[in-house]
Amino acid sequence: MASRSRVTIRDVAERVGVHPSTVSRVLNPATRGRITSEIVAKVNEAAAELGYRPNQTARGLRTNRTQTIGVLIPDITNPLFPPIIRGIEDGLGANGYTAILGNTDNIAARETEAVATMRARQVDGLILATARRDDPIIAECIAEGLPLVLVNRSADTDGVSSIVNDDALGIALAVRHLKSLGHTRIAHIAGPRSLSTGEARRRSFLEVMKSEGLDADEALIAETTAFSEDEGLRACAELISKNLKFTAIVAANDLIALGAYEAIADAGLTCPDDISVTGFNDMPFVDRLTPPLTTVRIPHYELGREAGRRLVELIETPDSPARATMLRPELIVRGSTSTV
Amino acid sequence: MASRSRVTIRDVAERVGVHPSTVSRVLNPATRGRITSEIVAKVNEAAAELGYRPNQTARGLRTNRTQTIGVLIPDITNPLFPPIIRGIEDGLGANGYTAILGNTDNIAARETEAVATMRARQVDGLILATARRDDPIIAECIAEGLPLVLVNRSADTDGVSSIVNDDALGIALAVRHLKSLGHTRIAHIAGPRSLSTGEARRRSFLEVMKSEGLDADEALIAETTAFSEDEGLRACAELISKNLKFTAIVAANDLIALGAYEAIADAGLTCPDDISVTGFNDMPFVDRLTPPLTTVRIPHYELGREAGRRLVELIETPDSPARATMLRPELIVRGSTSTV
DNA sequence: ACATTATGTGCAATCGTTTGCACAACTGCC
DNA sequence: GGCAGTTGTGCAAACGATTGCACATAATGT
Repeated sequence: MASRSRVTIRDVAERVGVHPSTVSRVLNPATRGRITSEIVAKVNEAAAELGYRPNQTARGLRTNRTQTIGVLIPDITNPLFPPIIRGIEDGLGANGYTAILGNTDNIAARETEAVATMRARQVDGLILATARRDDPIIAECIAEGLPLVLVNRSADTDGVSSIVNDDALGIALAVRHLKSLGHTRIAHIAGPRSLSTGEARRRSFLEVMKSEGLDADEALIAETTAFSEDEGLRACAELISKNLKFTAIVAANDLIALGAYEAIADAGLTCPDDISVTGFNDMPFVDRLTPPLTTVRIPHYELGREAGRRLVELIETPDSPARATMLRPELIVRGSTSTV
Repeated sequence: MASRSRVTIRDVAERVGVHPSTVSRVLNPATRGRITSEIVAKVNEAAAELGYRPNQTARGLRTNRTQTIGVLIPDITNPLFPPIIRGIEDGLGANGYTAILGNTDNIAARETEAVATMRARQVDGLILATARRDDPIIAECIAEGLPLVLVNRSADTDGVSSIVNDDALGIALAVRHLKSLGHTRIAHIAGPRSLSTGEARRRSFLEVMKSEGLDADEALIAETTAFSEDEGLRACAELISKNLKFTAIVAANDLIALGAYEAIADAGLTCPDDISVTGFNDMPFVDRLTPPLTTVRIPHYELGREAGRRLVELIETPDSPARATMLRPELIVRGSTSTV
């Protein structure tokens, strides 16, 4: 009914006086060479005149490739993810792919649901920013042969491509920075151990403390159940209440650090005079907090872009091997850390 | 090749011993009633056993409805948009629709490009968060009969559905608040006049100043070319340099307000002691600034959700009339405004 | 009991592209 | 000048679902 997309390959063919298949071949760069250049010119002209636009749906049905990929993220309103998504789009878009997004709020049921609708839409591949260390979706994709790239978080499974930040290095930068300021009793507010980021940062915190000759005391590690401000507040308050005489906190991410800010204020202490705090991620606006947050900057955009590119590679050359890539983070020193 | 989506309607039909069309009818709620309930049960069972999932691509080709809609936004990394997008997804998802996103960076060429790829993908409708007051895309969609909803920004054209915030009310709330604090010389840093939000806020600033009996002086309005921090800084510095003796600034949005913060500090003044500032949008984290920003809160999520719902309505009942909806904003008083 | 209307299912065309195959026409070779 | 090999194009069958139409069979009315 609607006039949209009325002009088909058949219309173009008729106007030029050739067979539709010829038009198809002209329009496909790979087969264009087989057609007389005179006809190529005519077809292109006619297509332009008629305003022909290939119908991706029909193409997808025939080729079983939709040039669409699915992206699963926990929550787009978490400022961490927009730059990743932007990167993904740019990494894909250059290759003619388009992304469809699914927010899962870290709820497993939503994740499987989202994967189901994406597969119904015949996506050519999936990018997961939601991976848990042990995630059934990963096994499913591998079993089904659906190209998959993990971004931001990795998984324990190997044989799957991932683009993540070097968590160990990031934590090392933070700890060494605090050490250089004279801190020796440093606490860590860890993220959920079910996520690679939580676990990796926690583990490398202990390792670096040890290797730097500082007190690698498990009692100085507080656990959280989510990378959230609320959890950061709760865990930090708990740490403070235990009276463990620490002078600095390495928070597993910025939101947790924000929660720590509150807990410190609630306890009548000040940051950084009483307790220095470092974050992780360098979210937008943490440079505007009081005090501005010293944090580990992750190249989010690049993470996303690489993930996009990698997925395209995986789709277009299916035998390409899985690779785990780590991008280097960078310490951004601001006002939330000071000498003891 | 890949095993994904191997099971088709035909497989289900064979297993039950009926014709594919029967299966199709069973699976479609609208036609299910015409089939014997015994067969319905068998088909459902077989579909479940085989793990049948309808191929949206094939369905889309036949029905010319892809259950996909396109969403154009300026930039997903602008914190204003994620809640809107989330709202759109929720508004659509409940109806089985999926969104594909396009970032345009407010560049007209990117917008037309994005619309083109979306139309190639046979989207059922479009949501524009990028609309300029005079936007060729709007005319194009109307001409082509493509359902369209504007969100956040409206346009001068009528006959198009839009879900926007009540800018006039928002500005009125800000101005009256400042008046109640004793301010009489109030400046406005306006957004681009090519955008409905810029123009509407500017116009209503003048109107409210007048109706409240304050100095409605055009000289107290600074223009910007973008809703950005840089432009806010530049425009505010300009205002201050003119020595116009104002004691408060109504910024056209939060980013501009942030720029104003800087300009005020650069001039050796302090907010709110020397100059009170109000923003617009209540972006995440503006409550954490120093001072916390008094601003007009827009129900972004609801804006998006309504836009999604409205678009579905437009798609499913094509004769439904265009409506312009305004949602009420709310003034959030924080520390950036004080008595004169 | 017979004509008529519902009811449930099958048949086959269709949506717009792509692509293996067939086959003319042309080229070059000896 | 006949034969093998290119080259360029057309033909038609897919891809997986939907849907108007036809047609049995069952239900209804008289």
